[in-house]
Amino acid sequence: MVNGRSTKGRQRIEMKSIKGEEARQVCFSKRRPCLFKKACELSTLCGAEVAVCTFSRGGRCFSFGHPSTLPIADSFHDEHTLDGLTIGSGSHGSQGLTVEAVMQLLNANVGALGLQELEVLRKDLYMVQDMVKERSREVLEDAMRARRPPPQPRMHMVAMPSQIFFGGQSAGTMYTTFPSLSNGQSEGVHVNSLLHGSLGGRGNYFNGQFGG
Amino acid sequence: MVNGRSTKGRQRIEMKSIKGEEARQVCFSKRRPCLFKKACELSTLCGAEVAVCTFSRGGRCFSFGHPSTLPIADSFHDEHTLDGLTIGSGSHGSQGLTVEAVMQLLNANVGALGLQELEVLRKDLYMVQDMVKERSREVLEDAMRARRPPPQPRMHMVAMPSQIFFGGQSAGTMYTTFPSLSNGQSEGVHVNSLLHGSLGGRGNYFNGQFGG
DNA sequence: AAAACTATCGTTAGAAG
DNA sequence: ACTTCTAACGATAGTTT
Repeated sequence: MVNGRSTKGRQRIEMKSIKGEEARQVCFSKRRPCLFKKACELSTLCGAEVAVCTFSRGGRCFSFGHPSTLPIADSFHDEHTLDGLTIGSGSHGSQGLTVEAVMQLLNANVGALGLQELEVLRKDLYMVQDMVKERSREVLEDAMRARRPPPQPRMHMVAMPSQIFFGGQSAGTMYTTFPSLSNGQSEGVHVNSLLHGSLGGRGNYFNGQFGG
Repeated sequence: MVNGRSTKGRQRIEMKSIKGEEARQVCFSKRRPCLFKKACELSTLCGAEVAVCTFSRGGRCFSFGHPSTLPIADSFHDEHTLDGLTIGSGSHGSQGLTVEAVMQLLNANVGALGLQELEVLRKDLYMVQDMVKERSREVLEDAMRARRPPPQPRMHMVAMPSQIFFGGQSAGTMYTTFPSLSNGQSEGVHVNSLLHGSLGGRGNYFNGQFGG
């Protein structure tokens, strides 16, 4: 009880690192969900893809993503590095990858997985199924419509990657550079909306760039 | 002027996709900076690493990150895929087949499939799923027989990637899988705090971005 | 920090320039 | 959709349970 009032209510705080370890942790616990909520609202209201990744000081990872964090993070990566971009270099199906081959690969590896991995894989498969289903529907609709609406909004903007790290340490806030904006922010064009699932991007382990 | 008041002030809005293209865009323009600000505050106040990536409907990419977006996105990726992790017969760092690779193959090919192929794939996926389920059961039984506690609670958990795109379109909200929480959120342990920049797939531009 | 509680601060829908 | 204004809404620091 503070002179008649039950609490002082919200007070203004300085925007700098909170000193007390405990207080800092409490603040993180309170603010993180709100950040995620904001992100969620943004994606819901505006139909945007939004991904938020946080690592607490203790190293715990929390993330939010709509429609899914990982692809957005990947897109972002591709956007800023374009490391595996091999468009036009005859990678069109030349790998001879058939569905059967993929299934065999999956098949061959399932035996080596642990319980948790299996469960995660199972969930993923559910998702893949949903997407395949959805894609089926799309293809069907397209076929019936017999017409193709042009979904390409803006022109492609090729940007050079400019990743300058200092072993991860940076002097103050470091900001990514695409068409770089003022502070910690950058702006660009979604690669995936242009590539349309051609096997680009990172993770081309069969092109030998990481698998070495 | 609205009966004595100059404006109606802020009104409550429904949390669903804004219909008008223009209004939606305006909302995005207003809310995105606020989201970034919140993210900035969280990192400043709590010393957390925070990355936010957004792709507007038009495919434009906006991001915020402290200390830097890309390494955080990479860490997140590693966290959720561990793409250096070779499953299957212990081929050490060779052309190792990773789960991610498999998923990406699936990914890359789904977009190119026709309707019939999609349907076949879907059925195949059902089969694989059953297989995975069955295998799950086996592993669990084995574990129980051996009186080992099967689940690792807070420890590192290997998660599968789940990036399935159809030209950037996705069906519904998709969530990442780690110690997966209810909605669009996940939680885990920072790989880098455990691995200290050991093998890490991508992103080791300068031999480990955080611990250095 | 777990929940609940407010007084207050910061955000933002809507209108107007 | 740019910038500014305003009132109302939502987030949250600080406290109590």
